[in-house]
This record gives sequence, C-alpha cells and structure tokens, in this order.
Amino acid sequence: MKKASLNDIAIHLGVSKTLVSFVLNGRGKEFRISDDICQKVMDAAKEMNYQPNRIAQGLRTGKTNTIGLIIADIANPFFGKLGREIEKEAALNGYSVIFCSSDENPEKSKQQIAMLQQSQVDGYIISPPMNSEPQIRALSKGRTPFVLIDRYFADIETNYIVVDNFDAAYKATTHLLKLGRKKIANITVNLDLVNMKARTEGYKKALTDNGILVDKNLIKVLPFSHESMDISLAITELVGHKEDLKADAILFSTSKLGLNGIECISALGLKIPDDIAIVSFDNADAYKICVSPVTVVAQPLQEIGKKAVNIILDKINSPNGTPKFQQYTLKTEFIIRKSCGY
Amino acid sequence: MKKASLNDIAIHLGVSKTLVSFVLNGRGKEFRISDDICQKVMDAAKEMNYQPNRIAQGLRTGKTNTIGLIIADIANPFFGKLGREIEKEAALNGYSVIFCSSDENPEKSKQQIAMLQQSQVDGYIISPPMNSEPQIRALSKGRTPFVLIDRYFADIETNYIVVDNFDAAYKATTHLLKLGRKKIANITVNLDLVNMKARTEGYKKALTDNGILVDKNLIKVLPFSHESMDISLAITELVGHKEDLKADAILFSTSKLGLNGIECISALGLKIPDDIAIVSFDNADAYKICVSPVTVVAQPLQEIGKKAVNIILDKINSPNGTPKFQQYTLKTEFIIRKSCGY
DNA sequence: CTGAAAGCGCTTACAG
DNA sequence: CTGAAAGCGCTTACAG
Repeated sequence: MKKASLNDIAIHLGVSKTLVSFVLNGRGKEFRISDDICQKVMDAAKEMNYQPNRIAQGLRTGKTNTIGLIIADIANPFFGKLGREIEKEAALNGYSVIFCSSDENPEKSKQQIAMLQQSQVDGYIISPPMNSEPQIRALSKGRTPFVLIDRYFADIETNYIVVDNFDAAYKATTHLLKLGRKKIANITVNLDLVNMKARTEGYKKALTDNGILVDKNLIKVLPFSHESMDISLAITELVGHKEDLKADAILFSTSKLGLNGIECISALGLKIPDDIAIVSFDNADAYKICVSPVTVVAQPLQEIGKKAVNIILDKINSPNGTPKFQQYTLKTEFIIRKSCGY
Repeated sequence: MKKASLNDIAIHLGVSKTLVSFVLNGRGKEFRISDDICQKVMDAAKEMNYQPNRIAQGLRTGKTNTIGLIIADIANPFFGKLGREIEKEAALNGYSVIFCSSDENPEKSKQQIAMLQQSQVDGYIISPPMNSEPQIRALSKGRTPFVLIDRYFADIETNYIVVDNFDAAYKATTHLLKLGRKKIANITVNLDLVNMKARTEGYKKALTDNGILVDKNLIKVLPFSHESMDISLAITELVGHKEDLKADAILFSTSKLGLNGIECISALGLKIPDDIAIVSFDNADAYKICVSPVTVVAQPLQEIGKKAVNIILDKINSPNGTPKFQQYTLKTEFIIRKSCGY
C-alpha cells in the first residue's frame, strides 16, 4: 500500500492540490470553499488514509515541530524522568523530541548539536557538558532558540532553568549539623560544572556559618566518568576504619554517587544512620527502599520540563519577544527520611 | 548568521550545485572532479559552516535516517536503559531516534505511530501495548520496517525480540522451591500481554512440576496503571497477618511492582527473606541496595537494543531479504542475591 | 471560490 | 569533467 499524497487526493477528486491543502489545514471556511467540496476532500483523505508528509511541510514552512534534547544519559533515572516530562509537554503542543545522550562528553554533544541542526529542529533543550561553552556560544549566534537545563554558563547569556543548588546544599548540610553531626563529608563530581560547584559551595557555607572549619580531606571530587571503584576508594578513605571514622555524615551531590556509595557503606558493615548519616541530591526511587530510606534534595522535574518546552515555544512564536532571555532558578524540596536519624 | 545551502556554496564558487553535492557526498573521485576543485568546495563548506539539510535530503531520497521508538515510559528504568542501548546503536549507524512513551495506552501508541509515519521515519521499534493489534497489523501492510520488542502478538507475523519469560519464571520459581518455600505468590499486571502471561505460566508450571497445586489466591493480577494502593492491598492480602502468612515468597513480574511491593513489606514490619522471600523480573538499580538485595531475572538489554536496530537496518538495506521476519527469543540471566535466603 | 506556479534544499538521471 | 533540469510533497502568494 503506497502512501497517498496531497496530489493523489487532488487528482482523485479532480480538483487542485491548493484546494485540498486548504481544506485539510482547516482553512476551508477562510477561503470560502463550499461545504460540499470540503466534505468530499475530507472523506477522500480518510479513505485513502492520507498522512501529511511532515518532512515536506518542514522543508516548505521551515518548521519541523521537533525539539532536540541533549542530556547526559537517558538511562540515568534523573534524566529519564526529566526527559519524560519534556516529551509529555512537547506532545501536548504537537512537538516530537529527538533524544540524545552526551555522556557528559563535549565531543559527543557537539556532534549531536550538528546532527540536530541538520535535522532542522525548531529548538534545543540542552544540559551542556563541561567544556561545551564554544558549542553553546556558536548556537547562540544562530536563529534557533534553545534553553539550558540543570546547568548554565555564567558568561554566556542564554535561556536557562536550574535549581537553587547552593541553597539546597546549605539546607541539607544544616540539617545534618542540627542533628549533631560534626564531621560532614561531601562526595561530588568534577567541579567545573556550575551546578556541582554550587552544591559544594552551599555545603561549605553551612559549615562556616556554624563555626566549623572546612576540612579539605572531607571533600571528595571524583572524575565525571567515575566507576564504583572510585567511589569505593573515596568511601574507604572517609570511613574506612570503624574505630576512627573520619566522617560521621556524607552529602552526596548526585544520586548516582549516593547509590554506589550506600552499596559500599553497606559492604563495609557500617550502619546508616548510626555510624554515618546520609543526604543526597535527587530523589531516586531506590532511595525509598534503601536499608534506611535516604533523605534527599528533590528537584521539581515536572516544572523544569514544562518550563523548558514552553520557553522554546515562546521563542518560536515570538522570536523577538521580551524578555530576551528567560532564566529561572527553581526551589528544591527537602525530603526527610531515616538516613540522618531524622 | 543564516544557514548556508548547497546553492550558496555553488554561487560563491561559481560552480553548479550538482558539483558541490557530488563533492560533499564524497563522490568527487567517482565523477573525476579535479582535486583542486574538490578542495575548494570542501574549504568553502567548512568556512561557511555548511550543514546539509537532512529534511531536504529526506524529501528527495525518501530516507530520513530516523528511527521511531515507542515504549511504555522512558522514565521507567527498564525502558530507559533499553532506550539508551537503542540510541547508542542507532547513533553508531548515523541514525537518530524519536522517543515516544505510550503509557501502555493503545490510543496514545496509535497516535504516536501516525506521527512517526508523518515524520517519515525509516523504521519503528515498538513495545506494543495491549489492544494495539490493529495498529500493528496496519503497520505491517505498509512498507516501513518495524520490530516489536518486549512482547509480540502471536497471531501477527512480524519481526520481534523477546526474552524467554516462561523459562525465566520457571527457574525463579524453582529456585524458591529448592530453598524450601511452599506458598509462593505471583504479583503481576494485566495478563493480556503475552510476556506477562508467559511469566505467570512459567511460575505455574514450576509449581505443578514439583507437585504443588496452583492456588489462585496467591496470584494477584493488578491493572496496568496500578498505584501503590493496589500493591499495598495485594501485599496485605498475601502477608497481612504475620501469625498466619498466606505466602512465604513472592515472584514479582515487573520491577515496578517489586519496588513498590518491598516498600509495603517493609512498612508492614516483615523481614526479607526471613518472613518472606522475594524474586523479581528486571535488574533495577534499587534492587542492589535494598534492605536485602533482591534476586532478579535480568534481561540482556544491550543485546535487545543492538538487535532491534540492526534488524531495522537490515530491512532498510534489503527490504526483500531473507528471512522475511527475524524473530529472537533471548535468554535471561538469573542473579542470586540475598532476598531468597540464597 | 479555485487553480497554476513558484520554491523550500536537496539528489540524480541526462546531456554534452 | 561539469551543468541545466526535474522532482520529492508540501504551502502560499498571485491571478482570475
């Protein structure tokens, strides 16, 4: 069964494709095409199972109704959930989305941006990896709108949506302090990312505000493509000797770190929260059913997804609208579970 | 900065766009275009940051280098990981993928298929919801290749990749029996899906093969859009009274069920595996750090993803190749952890 | 009210 | 070796 085109319908009905196009785009009334003909066209379209060729429409109109999404890894539940929200909001507006996982690798994201560009996407939603400034700067020279999520670059003016990482880390650390923890560690990944940096800064500020000196040995910065091994090592250094724990609490800056970390902690025979208290960024499902359910900083994923899509739509519909850039710093939610001893 | 087209380069260089097209498609040698001109064209393309318009190419060639993927929910880690493998394999072959989450809703998948059709995807990878037979049947009337994953319809001849669910459930149940469990329950979702049905069948067969009567009260079938409430209820019915446990083990047919189930079990104050043993399908990350790490049936996600993409590519490249349909039933891996008492 | 025609950016027979 | 031309399937000024 071959696909039917506009022209096939036109020929079948003995009218012009102009007319068919008008009717099928719901502009029949506008051009005062008789109800009779309108009906005939619509019937024929249905009968021939006409599916408009979006690619031809795209070439002609310059709009593809497609959004490109670049995140670190769709298999990471944080990005999976976020991706889902973006897909949902896009679909509500008739847009589809092309998913790309960059693995935090700027080479990959660069290639993915090029590919999306070639695909003529109408907009991009990007969680930019480290060292991808040049790509983002190049993008902002173009006409296609984009919004950065999860992180942004302070020295490039763009649309962005992030959360208040500093504040969240500050509160999480303060929570631990209030519960009497003194030797609070922070395990994080490469600090060149503004969001990660803010988390550690918030952690430090909470300590100093409470008269505690920041101990560099308690801050473990892992490479981005960390393996369980790296985390094992970090944890062992922090809590290796039960008799002489260097740390009595850990703030994990990502859930990937936290989940691996908890596995190590359990393996070492340490009890959460008795021996060591835990707080983590991101509300992974696993945290709910952990040995002791984990207190977390939850991000408003639905809001981020919705806003991201709507910023793109705004810009598509009024490219020169005000404000020139939309920038949001959203609040996080602090969910207290058992892992800190309340 | 406006995008440069083939024609822009041609004009800039004072040659025809035919020539530019040949060179840029690496067919310069083939048409014996002088190295000198080739170089000039390539330099100009780079200088003008030429990006081929894939949409125009698509319209002309009938190939979009895009695959459409329909799964239940990209936020579900099982599908997230699978989606990632598919994305990876597709990218290796120069294809991008449009992700669609159907929520197991045939209305949605129908609409998504139509949308992908209109987008002129070169192939589909689909995890078809219940009651989507008509859509799949319609698809097989068309010329675009597709492969079903995770499930298939016995009465429609298609490409598919599934796992041996019967065998996996049989082994999991046998494992529990060997460890002395007698009252093994199965919590699953709507049985109209062939994969879910096979899991319960394997479970039943293992029981009867070991001389145990199947007790219908021990099989809980939840609606597809189940909530924690439903699971709570099911669990309570099975293990509600500690003095008189109806079940001493549970086989969960999906990890979503299992994760929620474990939460309930913990809430009821029951110990795993002492009071109740647990086995689950799908190797969710959370299962590794559970109160007691969960014994699981793991699916070969990478293999599924790779095969799915390659079946599509095969069919694109030789539409009439043999075999007419590629059908795989892959083996699962049984990973023994603490939740059954070994 | 309706149709002929141009054109979006490519690729590819065809001609020379 | 290189170019003029057709055409993929649409939309949309323009003309009548």
